[in-house]
Amino acid sequence: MSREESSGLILLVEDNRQIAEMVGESLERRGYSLDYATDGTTGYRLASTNSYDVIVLDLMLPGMDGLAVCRRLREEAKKATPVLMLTARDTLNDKLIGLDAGADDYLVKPFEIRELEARIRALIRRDRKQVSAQILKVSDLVLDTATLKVTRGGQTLAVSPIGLKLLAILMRESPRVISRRDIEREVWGDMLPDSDTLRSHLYNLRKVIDKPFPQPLLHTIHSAGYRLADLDSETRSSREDH
Amino acid sequence: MSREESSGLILLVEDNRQIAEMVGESLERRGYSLDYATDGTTGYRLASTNSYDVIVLDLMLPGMDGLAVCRRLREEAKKATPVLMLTARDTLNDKLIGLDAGADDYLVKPFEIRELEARIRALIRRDRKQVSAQILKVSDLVLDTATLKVTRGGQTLAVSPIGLKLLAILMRESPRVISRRDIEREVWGDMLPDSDTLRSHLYNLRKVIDKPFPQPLLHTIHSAGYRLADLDSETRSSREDH
DNA sequence: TGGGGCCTGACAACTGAATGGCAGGGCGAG
DNA sequence: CTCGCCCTGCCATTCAGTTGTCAGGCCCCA
Repeated sequence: MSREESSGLILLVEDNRQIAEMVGESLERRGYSLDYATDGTTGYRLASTNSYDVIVLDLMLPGMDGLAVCRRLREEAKKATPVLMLTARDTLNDKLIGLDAGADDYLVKPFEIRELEARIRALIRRDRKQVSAQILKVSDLVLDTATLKVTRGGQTLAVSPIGLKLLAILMRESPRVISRRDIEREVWGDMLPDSDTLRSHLYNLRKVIDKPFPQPLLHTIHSAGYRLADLDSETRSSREDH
Repeated sequence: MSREESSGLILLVEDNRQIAEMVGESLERRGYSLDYATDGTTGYRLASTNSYDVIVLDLMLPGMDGLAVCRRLREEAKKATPVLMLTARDTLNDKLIGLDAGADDYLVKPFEIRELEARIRALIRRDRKQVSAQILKVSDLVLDTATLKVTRGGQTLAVSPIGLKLLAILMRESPRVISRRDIEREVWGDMLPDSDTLRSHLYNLRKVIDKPFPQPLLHTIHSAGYRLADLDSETRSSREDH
């Protein structure tokens, strides 16, 4: 089981075995690859020698606490890896210190697993934006994030700003299913619009990228979300396996 | 499964010796392994016979230009290897053509080495994500929790949302028996439905995952619950103990 | 060993929610 | 001032979840 083959590599530093297990299982189920450490020293060693997409770091740890790990990681190892700090409710004040130490986000225990997943995704995404300019391709649909140009089958398409944002999200996650909620949170952040304008934008996006073409790429998964993918080539490849 | 090594194998096709040297040295220092070609024909031969993680391809090349190499690689050799195209600023228009030819990203000369490294890393990561499979397996039944795709014996099955949830639970617990109550609690949380709709869903699930196949996987344990398992392989191995 | 009650399989039909489609108003940028 | 984009509300439609019913099977007890 190689961790190289997955979408995200995460380091989880947590001494509470029960929490570690739960979080780890859940994240692995979501397709992330995990490395584990149960004390600060080990955590730091792993964090400084490997390249993780995100480090989930408990505040209270044997050996070296989360703050120290985080601070040394930034100052000595010069690693900019996104750090998500886990803190108990009664040490809530420390959160500011945590951010000072170079943490990128924090979560108060006890927390919802889904919330953790969401934060992790956000961190990964934010991190990737730094390396910004990328060509995203799904089937014959192409988005150049540098020029914001969208083409399909060589033909340039006019996509509105929000449409562009939606498209980028969908393409980055392709061929995964993304829930409407996740999309909304990524587009509008905290101040989501009251009524679901998302549908409207998806409708308009479809009109541009799918309607003029025989093969639709943007698919609705009822009560689950949306996904951008070329159904044809997918089924074709799975039949080739056989 | 040859993707286990953490270091990447890169093919660099570049006729300008100075650039090739600089890029090559830098990448090798970063831990990548490099193969070199200085003309399109050689580049194509190497690319089509070996398995690289990324191909860095100059647009202007003696023999066969970058576009042609890329296109033939996709169409004739059927290789999906990520291609990063290098182009001079004055041939910038060609980038669209390059993307059409099947390139995955491009970089305008002159470029920063660090930028090139970042793109390469991004491409490798993206490529692995495609192959990524967060997979639950029970016998020949497979569930990909990212794409929500279910297959059995290579054949794709259409499972309803709740059916999917049930299946995930059962597969995760397999081959243990789960009580009806536990399943209900996990699916509906606190507000369980008054009458047992669970039966209905199990029925429908069975119809999809078992009915079309000779070997049923979803078994009822009377007055105990349900379990998902391949009876055949189980009894076989337990008899071997005997 | 026989019977009654409980559990389960198998539908069909109903109901409510999620989604698609669309047009018009508002608002900010040029 | 004008254009373009975003937001909103409305209706039509599709789809999944729930419920009720009935027949058959399993289990336990007499």
